[in-house]
Amino acid sequence: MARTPEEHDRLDRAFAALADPVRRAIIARLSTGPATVNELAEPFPITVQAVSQHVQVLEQAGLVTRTRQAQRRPVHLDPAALEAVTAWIDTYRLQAERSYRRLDAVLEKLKEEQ
Amino acid sequence: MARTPEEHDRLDRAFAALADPVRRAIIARLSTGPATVNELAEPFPITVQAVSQHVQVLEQAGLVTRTRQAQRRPVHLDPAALEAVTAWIDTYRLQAERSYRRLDAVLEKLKEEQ
DNA sequence: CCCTTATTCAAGTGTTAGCTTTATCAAGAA
DNA sequence: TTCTTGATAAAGCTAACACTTGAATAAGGG
Repeated sequence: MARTPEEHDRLDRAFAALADPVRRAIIARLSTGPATVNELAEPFPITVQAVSQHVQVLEQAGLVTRTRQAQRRPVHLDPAALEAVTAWIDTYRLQAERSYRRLDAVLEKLKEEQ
Repeated sequence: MARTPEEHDRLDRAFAALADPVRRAIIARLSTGPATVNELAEPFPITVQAVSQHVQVLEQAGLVTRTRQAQRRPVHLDPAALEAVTAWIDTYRLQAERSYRRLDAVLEKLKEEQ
């Protein structure tokens, strides 16, 4: 559970990146395979520049990486970065579920004792 | 995988709610058990009012619920809402991992054929 | 009834995020 | 080289967000 400052920063940026619906749609698209900025921009009613900015945010968060093919720069989704986010959430979700089970057990016991 | 508009809205708000580090800290605290707004505010260098606003954001997102005990209004974490978030992420994470495995398989095959 | 505690509402401020337009850069193709 | 395509940089606008202060509400306790 120990995280370095850099990893903490990445996780912070990852959560912030996922807050935007356009970026989540980009992630959904990339889950089926790499795509260029122009391809990613196609379904959206915003400019290619705006999508490029979104991709940069995702890149800073470590959620996507980029390669180079001539003048194209395909964007790839990084599943490991997504896993870091779910790992954070699961930590506290599971903790909460354990708390609830303990409470249920206590209530059950009180009930029996009456 | 079909989601109603209300559920979609909730998920949207949940992602937005998780973007703020203070709200994530509140979630972490609540994973160990319910707490009042005043208790939640204690570790933070911000006003109680600000924390109250954060809790309202979490409530709108369905991430927490509230009960009433005299003048106190304890906040409870809802693990199911957290699970909805991880479910969304896992959908695309797993899809991406499958894509990578397919690509690896293709590359392996090409290698063998040479 | 006042008085305290817990919380929220309302209004205002400063900062940031998402978007646009315009211009620039990078890498081939003609 | 010039032309085209793909992408980024820079600058500016606007709306949303996190936060504050000050006032209001709700529920008991003395």
